[in-house]
Amino acid sequence: MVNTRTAAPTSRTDVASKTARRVADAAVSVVAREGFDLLSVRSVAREAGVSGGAVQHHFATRADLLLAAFAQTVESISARLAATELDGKVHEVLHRLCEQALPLDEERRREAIVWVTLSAAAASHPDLAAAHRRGLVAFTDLVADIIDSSHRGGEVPESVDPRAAAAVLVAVVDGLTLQGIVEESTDLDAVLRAALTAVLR
Amino acid sequence: MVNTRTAAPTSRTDVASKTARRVADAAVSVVAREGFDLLSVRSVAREAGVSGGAVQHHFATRADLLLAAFAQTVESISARLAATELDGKVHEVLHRLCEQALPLDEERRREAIVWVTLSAAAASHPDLAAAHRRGLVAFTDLVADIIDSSHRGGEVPESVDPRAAAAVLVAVVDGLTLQGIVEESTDLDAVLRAALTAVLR
Amino acid sequence: MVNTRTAAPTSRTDVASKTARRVADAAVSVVAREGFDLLSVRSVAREAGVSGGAVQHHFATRADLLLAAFAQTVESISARLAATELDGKVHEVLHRLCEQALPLDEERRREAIVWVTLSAAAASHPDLAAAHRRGLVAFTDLVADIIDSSHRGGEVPESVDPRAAAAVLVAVVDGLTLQGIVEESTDLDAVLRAALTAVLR
Amino acid sequence: MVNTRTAAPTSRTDVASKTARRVADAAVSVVAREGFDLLSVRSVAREAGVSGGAVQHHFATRADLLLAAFAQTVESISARLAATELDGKVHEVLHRLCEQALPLDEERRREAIVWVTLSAAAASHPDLAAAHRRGLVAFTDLVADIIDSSHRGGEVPESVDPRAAAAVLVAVVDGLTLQGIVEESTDLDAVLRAALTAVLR
DNA sequence: CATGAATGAGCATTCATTCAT
DNA sequence: TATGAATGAATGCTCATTCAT
Repeated sequence: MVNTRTAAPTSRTDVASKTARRVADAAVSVVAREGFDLLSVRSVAREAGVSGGAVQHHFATRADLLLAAFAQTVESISARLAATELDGKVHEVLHRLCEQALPLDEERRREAIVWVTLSAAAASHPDLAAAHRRGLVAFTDLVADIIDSSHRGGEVPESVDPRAAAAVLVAVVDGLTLQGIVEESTDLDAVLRAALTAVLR
Repeated sequence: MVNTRTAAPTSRTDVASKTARRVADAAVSVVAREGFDLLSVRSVAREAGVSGGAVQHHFATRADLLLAAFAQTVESISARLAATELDGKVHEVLHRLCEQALPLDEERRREAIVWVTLSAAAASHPDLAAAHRRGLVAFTDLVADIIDSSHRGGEVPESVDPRAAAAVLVAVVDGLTLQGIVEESTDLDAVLRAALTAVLR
Repeated sequence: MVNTRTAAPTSRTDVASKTARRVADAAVSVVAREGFDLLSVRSVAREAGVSGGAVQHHFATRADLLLAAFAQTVESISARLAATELDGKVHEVLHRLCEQALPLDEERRREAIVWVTLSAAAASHPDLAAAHRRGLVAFTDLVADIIDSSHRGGEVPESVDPRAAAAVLVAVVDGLTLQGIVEESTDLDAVLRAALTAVLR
Repeated sequence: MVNTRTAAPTSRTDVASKTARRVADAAVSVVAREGFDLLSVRSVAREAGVSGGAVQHHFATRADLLLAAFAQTVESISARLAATELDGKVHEVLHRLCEQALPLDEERRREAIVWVTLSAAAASHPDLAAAHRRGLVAFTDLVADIIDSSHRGGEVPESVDPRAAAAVLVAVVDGLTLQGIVEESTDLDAVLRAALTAVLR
């Protein structure tokens, strides 16, 4: 999101070399596919098709690698949220928005797994918490803003507190994300719709 | 819960030897305190105060150890839910119930971390998914039953579908769990109350 | 051979318990099927269908187990040699005899593998050399005796030295054994016949 | 032999780094001196005077290490055979040749032990069989060629089939190798001479 | 005789990291 | 920038062995 919107044709540090980007992508893939504990300098190097030394050239430690994978995932989800069409009825807009974060296709599933993994890891590795918070706040703010705006159109009763409602909705999305990555058959959409109905009333 | 019901008050070998139990407990502690990837046969042995060989005598592989830690956590949370007082107003009962699963004190925080970690790991290790599902289903069923019962008392409008409402509430609890283990300052209780109000209306 | 010939109906130590026998057999099977280095107290226990402790009850150390496997194999081959019909033309008798030691069916193949393995191991574990020597001497003596006897019948020229010829024949059998266990397709019989023809002339 | 012919006098990286060669040599030494089952990544590293990691850098698994030790031994024996002087009387030439493979000094004894060990191991690890076959075929072909050539000089009667005679001789050499590594006192030379006499007649 | 718990040492293997190129 | 060699410290796991039952 940051990059795509701010990028001059070829800004200086931009993507910190194409290789670095490729390596970070590979890290995301490894975490999503094989799990947190199988992420290693070696496995990422293999996935990215570069030498082990090359990975270390860009990310000195395994922790750096993890952080990069997480940051990139958060950024990627945020970008998708920011790109969502905001015109239309609140209910539909919020539905469209929340869907962006749920594991409803392969790409979103990859990101969802990394997101939950990040949360679990952040509990014991506080250095990761900042990336988590950034994503959480961005999402909550966006939802609250939308609800707030809808007050003016009379679409949502004044009795609905934007921040409280946003917090509930974001919790639902996080909960469904957590459930969805484990149980692929869960009907995430149905629960999301029920939550929207309950919250916006 | 399972054990206490199926066994005589104090059966002889009880839960597969005292050491096995102690080791599984230690595994939970290690995951909660140091994270998923620092759980090793050795770290658990150290935590449990037994030899590495003893750990392996009871849990042949690291995967077995993980599964045991997860199963024990799920069982522990379920036991706390099952022990919750169910008399009173629905709103309060459900509040009391959901609180049991949120990271509101050290013990629940430990369990919450393991729960989220389990979910993340289950995404790439399907053998763990069963433990997750067991916990999820038990919780959802309990919540749905409570809402269903409250229909008869007229406490909750008939328009509220027990299973749908339960799904939303459980998602909120899972989401708050995920957020709560990362960000200790989050006001989980407020969001839970808001969700209850919205859902039971 | 020793046991079958010397056995009183039920001598005292005889087979040192049925379990011991079964364990030694299992050891032979493991070496033959999975190789020397996969023989362990555990693998043998698994193969024999008894507990690890039971194996150790009869064979205190892994070395004992190896020795037992080897001794039993040597004894088994010797028994087969001793049971061979010795009437007929020298050429045919010796052919019949040598065949007993070659890996021409599954049982003999098992024994052959153990025999070669024993030889290789004996090179660095002199404790095993005695078992090897016992088998080698028994075989050589038998062959030499047969050739010697045939001198009296004029079947074999006096110029053929029984012990020298026996040594060559036994070497051929050992060499074919070594080749036969690796390369199942080798025509061991043809080479054996060629050797007999050359040596008895 | 292979290397020296295919490379420029002193190519840059030569035989896959000097360390790799040193490690493979060390592996041969360990197998010869301490036996198959005491070959470990660690023991080889100690013998070669490098770190355990260095060994694994060049030979990823223990199996690779074994294969390298075996291949190197086969190559080494083949090189010695190929370097043998082929002029002179058949009997003497073949005697000289066969001697190269028998454990008549320390170096040949080392190689002989590895050769027999290889054969035993190849019975249960078919990946090793190729190395065995390579050595066996090279030796047999060489012997058969020599006998064939001697037909033209009338030195050996036409009735002697080169391939059959070669097979018998090679079997004798293999058998004597097997016996010689166990029983150092065996008079290998006498048996070899007797075999040559019998076969070339 | 036999079992299963427990120990501690050993194994192959993978790892993060450093360094020379 | 990137590679590959090398290190040394983990890791999971198997092992022989001891001991109480």
